[in-house]
Amino acid sequence: MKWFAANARDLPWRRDHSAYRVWVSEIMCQQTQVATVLPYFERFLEAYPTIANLAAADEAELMRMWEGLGYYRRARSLHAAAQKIVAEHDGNFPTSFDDVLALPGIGRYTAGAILSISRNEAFPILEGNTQRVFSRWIGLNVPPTERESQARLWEFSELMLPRRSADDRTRGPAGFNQAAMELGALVCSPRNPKCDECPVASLCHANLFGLQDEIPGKISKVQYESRTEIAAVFRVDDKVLVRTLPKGVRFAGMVDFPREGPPVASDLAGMESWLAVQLGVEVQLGMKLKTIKHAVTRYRMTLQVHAAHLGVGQMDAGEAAASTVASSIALPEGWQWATLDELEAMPMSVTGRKIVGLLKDAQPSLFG
DNA sequence: AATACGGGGAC
DNA sequence: GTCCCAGTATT
Repeated sequence: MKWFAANARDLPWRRDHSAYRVWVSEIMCQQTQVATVLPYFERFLEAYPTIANLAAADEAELMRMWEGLGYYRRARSLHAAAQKIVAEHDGNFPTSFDDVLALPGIGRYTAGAILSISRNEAFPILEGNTQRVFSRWIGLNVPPTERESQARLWEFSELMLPRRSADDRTRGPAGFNQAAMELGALVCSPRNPKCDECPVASLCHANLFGLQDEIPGKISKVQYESRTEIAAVFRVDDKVLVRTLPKGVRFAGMVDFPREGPPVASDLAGMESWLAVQLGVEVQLGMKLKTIKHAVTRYRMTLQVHAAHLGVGQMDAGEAAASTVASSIALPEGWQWATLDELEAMPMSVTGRKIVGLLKDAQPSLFG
């Protein structure tokens, strides 16, 4: 049985499997397809070639690097973990399982993955791919997310793990764990698995009994939620009004246009009231610039992007008047006027970035 | 045990 | 539209 034959892709963290590189790759790959990660990984390692570089990274620059990958807590945890490694491990990635597990953003899967892939040590793994591969292999007819299934799958993952000398990476734990995941990604796919190409087809319960479509059972039970939000674009001279989100909230440390949904802004009037409170002046929402549809995690968002104007009647009062009002406002903590060029260097949500793109092409006359 | 995570790809 | 992705932290 040649597991390692499934280990076919040329991935950058295989060419050089230092613990740091494998760690970064594993964090990026959490809930993210490998192909999506590749360009981010190369850029990231170029910007932060060592753990010390990462620990010393500017937080905003780090978030900008992560922009578009989603699950942004991963980036904050990565940063915090790098600082912890510098403080507690002299800048060297820890080698004991417990020390690795104690790092923020690292759970049982990631700790095992890093130590097995980087050091070829015999730690089992279990993630999306191997849950499916092993479930089919052993004919587990209980959904893999159940507590009992998890226990059996971890047990099987450990049972199958080859114990080889540490210099035999291809046939050792490093090769096996990566091959098992790759088998799930390329062959043992959720739908229409390619059993005729599978190296373990002759041993696989699901294949032998034709249960590929029943195993694993449906995992998804997400309730999608439609949500409409309003974004306000104040554009005065060559600048727009944005805010940096504070710690502890969604998009913490990232920059966004003023944006709210229900219950704060259930309609344009609600948004105007909220903005007026924030800025201490009357606000009028004007022309709708764009409707952005954005599906993310369990949300199906419709974002109404409106031009916005400071002060009553300023829509028709001309640019000089708007500029005067803008400069008289005491902005709340975290809010600022920024040019579109300046925004290029700041971390934004995907929808925020789309609004920037919109404004680059927009006619300034839309903003009076 | 259930939920949040505010991104994206494949079908 | 739906499901899933080299999961973890929080409640």
